[in-house]
Amino acid sequence: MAHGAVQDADEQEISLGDITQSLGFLIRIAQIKVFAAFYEGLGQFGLKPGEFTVLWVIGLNPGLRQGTVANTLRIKPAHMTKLTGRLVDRGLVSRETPPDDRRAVRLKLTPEGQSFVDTHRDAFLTFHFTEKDNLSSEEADQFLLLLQKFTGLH
Amino acid sequence: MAHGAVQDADEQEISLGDITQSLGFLIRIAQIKVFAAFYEGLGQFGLKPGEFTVLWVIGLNPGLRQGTVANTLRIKPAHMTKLTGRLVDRGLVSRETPPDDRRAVRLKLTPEGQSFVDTHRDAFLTFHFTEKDNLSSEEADQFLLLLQKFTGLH
DNA sequence: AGAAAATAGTTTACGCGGAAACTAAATCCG
DNA sequence: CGGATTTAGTTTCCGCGTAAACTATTTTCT
Repeated sequence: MAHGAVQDADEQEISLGDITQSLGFLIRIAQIKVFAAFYEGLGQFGLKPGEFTVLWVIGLNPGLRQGTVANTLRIKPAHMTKLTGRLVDRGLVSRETPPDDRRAVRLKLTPEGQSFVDTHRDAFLTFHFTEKDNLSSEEADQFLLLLQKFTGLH
Repeated sequence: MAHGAVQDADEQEISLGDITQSLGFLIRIAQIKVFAAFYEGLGQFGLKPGEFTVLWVIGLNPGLRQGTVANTLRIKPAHMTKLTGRLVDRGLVSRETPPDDRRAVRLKLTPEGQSFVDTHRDAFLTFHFTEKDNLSSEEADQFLLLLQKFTGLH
């Protein structure tokens, strides 16, 4: 197929020009694809991607401040409040106001939350390694490396 | 810095564990970064990323069906209706109902739209090549290639 | 031809994520 | 100390993007 063009079922060939060189465009398409894979593989657990990630990080860092989780995962404070609320409502996470700073909120997993993470750890990790389809193992490694470098998360 | 961990200003080291290997997480962070770069570089023109892309594709394929644009750019029909409406309201795009199929909508640029694309073509293309910071030129090429392969758009 | 099914797009209703304004608590500083 | 500033989170309000239902048109099938 010609460079910068895709075929649509009942249409002539469509020229995409330089947008197929656009990181922004490609990343948006990639995200749509990854989200679809997430819901396919992990949707049964009833958590959204961001919720899963937050649960995971709280599990690794019990007692972390809500704002620190938000900063780390690039979640805005307003959204973090709601997201945390959903996890608390599901009984997976508990909030605690530390006495030394009563403005703050510290988060940890409830027993249910811990057991949820323990139970689904494998499914979660397996997902990480099957979501990379289309790419060979070496390409997937390279892709992750470049993403880490691009995002500054290494 | 240790693998799988980031430093937050007023906190202990935070463990991110395997999420730094997660395509979903990394792509979300990358998208936040690219969007920020877009608004920084192209926000002055008053169009959002998706609008810019749609305008661009219509410019390259005048008379394209609305649904074909939507399919190609992975935009849902309901959203496409609104997005097209915004471009029409700005006077950049015109809708036309072809007589041979009166259900369809064909899109093309207005003279204003064409002139907009002509005028900002360079800014748009330049953006494509400066949004890749953090990566060397070779890495950026490789990154694009992998994204194209992953998304199936080559 | 005419009913049934399919197709193109629009409308309506909703959830997610964000900006701005707000509340409460801690810190600064004169 | 006590007012001003900063910080942590929350609340309110809004826009984007989506699913589901709907309208209009075309195609299919008998």
